[in-house]
Amino acid sequence: MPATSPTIAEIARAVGVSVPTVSKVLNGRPDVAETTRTKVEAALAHHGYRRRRAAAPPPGTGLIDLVFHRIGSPWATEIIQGVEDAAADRKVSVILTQLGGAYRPPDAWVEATLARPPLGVLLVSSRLTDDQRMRLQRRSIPVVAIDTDGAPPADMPSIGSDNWGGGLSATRHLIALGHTRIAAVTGPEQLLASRARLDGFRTAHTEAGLTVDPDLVRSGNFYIEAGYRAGRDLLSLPPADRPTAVFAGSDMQALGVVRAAQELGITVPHELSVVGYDDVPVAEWVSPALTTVDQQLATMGNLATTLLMDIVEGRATSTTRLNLTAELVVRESTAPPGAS
Amino acid sequence: MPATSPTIAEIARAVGVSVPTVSKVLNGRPDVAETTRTKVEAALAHHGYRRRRAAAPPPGTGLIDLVFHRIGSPWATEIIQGVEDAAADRKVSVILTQLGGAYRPPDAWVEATLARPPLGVLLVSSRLTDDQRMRLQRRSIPVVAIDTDGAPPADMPSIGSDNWGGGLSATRHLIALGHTRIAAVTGPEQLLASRARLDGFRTAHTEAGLTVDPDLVRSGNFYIEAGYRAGRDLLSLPPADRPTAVFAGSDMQALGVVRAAQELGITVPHELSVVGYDDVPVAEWVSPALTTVDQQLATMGNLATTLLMDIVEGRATSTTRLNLTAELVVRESTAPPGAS
DNA sequence: CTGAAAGCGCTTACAG
DNA sequence: CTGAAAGCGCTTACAG
Repeated sequence: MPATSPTIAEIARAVGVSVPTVSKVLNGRPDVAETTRTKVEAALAHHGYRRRRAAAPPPGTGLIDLVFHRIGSPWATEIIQGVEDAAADRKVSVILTQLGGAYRPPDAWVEATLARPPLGVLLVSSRLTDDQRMRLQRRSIPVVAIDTDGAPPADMPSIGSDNWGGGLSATRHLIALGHTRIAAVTGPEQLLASRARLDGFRTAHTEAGLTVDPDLVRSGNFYIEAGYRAGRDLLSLPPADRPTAVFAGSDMQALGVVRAAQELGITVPHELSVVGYDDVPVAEWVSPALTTVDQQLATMGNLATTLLMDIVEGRATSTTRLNLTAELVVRESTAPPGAS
Repeated sequence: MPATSPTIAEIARAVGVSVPTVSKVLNGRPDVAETTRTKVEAALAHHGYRRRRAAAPPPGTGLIDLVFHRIGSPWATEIIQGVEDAAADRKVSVILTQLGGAYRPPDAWVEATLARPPLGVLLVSSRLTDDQRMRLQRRSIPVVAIDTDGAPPADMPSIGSDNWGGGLSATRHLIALGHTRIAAVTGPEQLLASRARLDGFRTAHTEAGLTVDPDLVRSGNFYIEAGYRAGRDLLSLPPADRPTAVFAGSDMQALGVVRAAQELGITVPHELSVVGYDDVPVAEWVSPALTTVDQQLATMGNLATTLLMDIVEGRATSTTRLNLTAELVVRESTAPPGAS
């Protein structure tokens, strides 16, 4: 197979027909003799023909780019679901990209995107440089941020989440149950989302006249292992210092904490209450079912896609920045301290 | 904003420059005066310019289509991960499509695909009609099946899974533990994968001199709720008829069964052993950690992508159809019957 | 059914 | 830096 694919002119020459005839076969026009069509198709397949120039894209074949720093978590899956559903409604296709854990796309991503180009970009928990934004803007490619971290650039349309409120209501719930030694396992410290939730956690303590023991605040990434390690750590403290409840940064972290408790013979929720974050589908079905904070991740994906397509299609969009509320969902993993 | 986007000729006329100048700005060429560039960019943005004809695609900006009947399960997420990783290595982007639960793409999907067109298609657990295959073939768009169901068309390259072997080793494990009343909760009955695993389940019984009670074989979809319903059903049988072990069709089903057991006060694994299928990441972390069958889903996605790109790039591919083995992973959800 | 001719939306040298 | 001219890889009427 040659390095460069042939043009229709070369195919036409090889078969002994004219360029328009090859074009007709390529486009499935009916006015070609069956024998001619067969010969042309054979030559197209044999020479490995590929279009070098796309025709005007028919309506309904648009692309949008959905960019994650990392996929694979139920958290990402929820957002993907929301985006796919909205995209299917709008008849656009979704290119899914992950940045291998980085929170900033490399310039090579911008190159590839401009070469594509998509109708628009959905950027999940990631940042662009000013230069990258400018280059997309020049080519009229709008960007909408899906950002549970809560601080995309001021002039970028975005869908976010009320992290502070989520931290507040989760902690209020634990305090209302009677807990006074409550640990927090947060996401990465550099994320504003982690700080916002921790601030809500602190405020809930303050309003109840409680103080937060700094030794009970741990951080890590959002995956199960980090929750497991923090859980082992916290639950290995001397009994008097040990927390009676943990507010985790994700449902996956919460599962890690539950796992650690189980290994140490500490029962949830009787001897330890655990609150997760995200309300991923599995949270409802594990044992005990997780009390958690529903961030409405699928709705975020859905709204972001709708907002992006509204911008692409030039529809009036009054609200281009909004935060969804985070609602506490009480299940079985929380109870009064020392309950039985 | 007009319904159709302008051509560069119209932009040129609007700004009062020539067509080549607009072309240079669009392509980021340096030989344009800054004031001219600024004016042209403003006009491009203002008129909402979009390319109507793509240039020759630069190397390294290819697309592949990844088609699922339904995403959102950890099962799909594992495959997506494998595909994304391999695609990133090959510098191709992935368009993720779900068919809304259908196992055959509509003709509209073929239209959209031909209009794109991608370098190739990865089809997960889905089928094309002969006509659909032909139309893709005509345009030199290869298709590789990722098919845990095990029976793609004979001439389609595919990556599959040894379902029969998976069913056999899961059931042998339960029998070796001493179980004699073992239930099976399978996936949808029409899937060959379900039948292959059930055949392995039966053969394991036969070789041990046991018979399968048809009343202990249930089917449903692969999601948690189906496992939960089957579990409630099976565990509500009179104690003498009740199974002491369940072989589930997916880890999600297994979680549903565990949940049902827990609600009925039946402890796992002491009073009921449960084997899952897939070995999704969460299986290791739930309590009890699931004994399950590892299908190597991420590896399937990875190999399928590599195979597809080998075909696209005309590399010699000796093996175009292969099945990965399914390995039993023993954890905590299985034990001898009546153990304590 | 076929293909010469005209046209489309660009891009590429290259003269000024 | 700019743009007239030529060219690219197609597609679209339309005459035969």
